[in-house]
Amino acid sequence: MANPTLYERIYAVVHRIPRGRVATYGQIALLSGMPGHARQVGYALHSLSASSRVPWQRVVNREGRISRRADPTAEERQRLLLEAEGVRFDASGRIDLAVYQWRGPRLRPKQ
DNA sequence: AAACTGACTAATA
DNA sequence: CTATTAGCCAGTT
Repeated sequence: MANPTLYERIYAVVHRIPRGRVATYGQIALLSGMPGHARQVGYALHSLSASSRVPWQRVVNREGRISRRADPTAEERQRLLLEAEGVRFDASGRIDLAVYQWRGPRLRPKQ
């Protein structure tokens, strides 16, 4: 990575998501001081090593769904990790963000 | 240098 | 509900 500090800011925010809660990519971007750069959050998480202790599984997209990626098995792994933390998915594989989204400092007011 | 890619999101149609 | 478009910008070719 050409800019480690950028990723470290993202990782630091992700690390603050409590167990059993989730956050969105856009939310992480905002809290990392780079509003509107949700894609970069996904990119940063993608570059994590398997041995990393960053709770990457707690980041989902705005719909409360697990985002698609190259390796489809990772999607299932993420869901299992979240369910093990107590996060429930509905029949369509969606998380109720009104219940499980992490209310971090200065989250933009919903609705 | 230039084109391409992507673990995103919001706005339309 | 699905599909398309545009905005986004660090990495990779």
